[in-house]
Amino acid sequence: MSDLSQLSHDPDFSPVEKFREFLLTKNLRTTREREIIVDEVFSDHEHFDTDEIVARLGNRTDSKRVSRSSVYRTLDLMEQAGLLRKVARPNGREVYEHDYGYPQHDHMICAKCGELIEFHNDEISELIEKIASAEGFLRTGHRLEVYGTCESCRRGPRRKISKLDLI
Amino acid sequence: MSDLSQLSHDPDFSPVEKFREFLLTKNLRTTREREIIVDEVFSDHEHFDTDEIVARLGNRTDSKRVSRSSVYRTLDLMEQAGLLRKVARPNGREVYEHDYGYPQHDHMICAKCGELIEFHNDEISELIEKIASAEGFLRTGHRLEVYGTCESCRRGPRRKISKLDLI
DNA sequence: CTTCGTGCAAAACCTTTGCATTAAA
DNA sequence: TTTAATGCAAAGGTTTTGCACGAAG
Repeated sequence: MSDLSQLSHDPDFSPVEKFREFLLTKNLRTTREREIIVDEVFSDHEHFDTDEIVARLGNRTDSKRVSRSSVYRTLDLMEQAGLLRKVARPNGREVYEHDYGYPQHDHMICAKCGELIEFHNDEISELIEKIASAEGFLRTGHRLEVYGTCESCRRGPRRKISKLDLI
Repeated sequence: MSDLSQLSHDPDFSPVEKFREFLLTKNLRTTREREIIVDEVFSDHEHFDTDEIVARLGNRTDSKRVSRSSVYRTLDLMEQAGLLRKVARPNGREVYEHDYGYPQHDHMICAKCGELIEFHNDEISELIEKIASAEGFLRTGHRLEVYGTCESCRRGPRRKISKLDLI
């Protein structure tokens, strides 16, 4: 679900503030649950899926417990707000990453160990921009995944991630 | 835009023949159902998802009826055989396209009308190869999706495709 | 107060799988 | 004859939704 909202990536605002701003413009409410989720998501900079956030917030006994539904609904909103973007779906679950205040980059995905390796390259973006405009296409973003085998797996192959590993 | 649909398949082998060859090397069997599915999939050159093939083959009353399970299982094999590749997942379903005898290309996806626009660019592939090898990554393929608005939607916007439209 | 958001459970969806039957080789 | 593939129904796994209750504005 891609909302193409044009809110700016102003480094002066924290993710929470940026999200509040988004909610305001959409006439949505700033709730305790939404702030808990944004905090949790931005507490570190790893890739994550919905279930991981649910695991961290869904079983708490204090005032920070949030339901599974609210996590799904809020991650959706955060994507619309430009705070997150989906990067892959390696095991049947969407994987998100931070998109706010974070430079455009792409990923190499190792078929052996499943690792996501980030990389950044200006030439790619420029080339894509050039191709798009030549077709009359107004580019707002892109997603590039490079498939193959990472350096360490080429030497000593590890097992591929399977669904069983996720239990 | 370059029209890729005119480019030729490998003149030496039809998709069915190529699939037979694959099945042989894997010690799998060439069945009536598998040939029906390959024929159906290559009867035109559009993008498709599993459900469309099931819709075309699952309700027949003649000898060409094939079950849903077999369609899933065979599309999987066809992907392994190099006949198909997954290109996107715009509405929760994997979308396939022909990969056999068909040059590498990428896609622009219009956020307004949902259209997939194919394009081909050698510089992109070369650049990706260069970046990958610089990281010690052994590249076997890639997937590039460019998001934005297509030319016709920039002039007279159409509705975005939603799940409701698929009923 | 009014309306929106939450939490829960159930439903919706797509995909995979166990098993008895059928058919390649 | 041997073993793989099919078809069916049921299960799996993720995401969405209807509804009553609670909370934000």
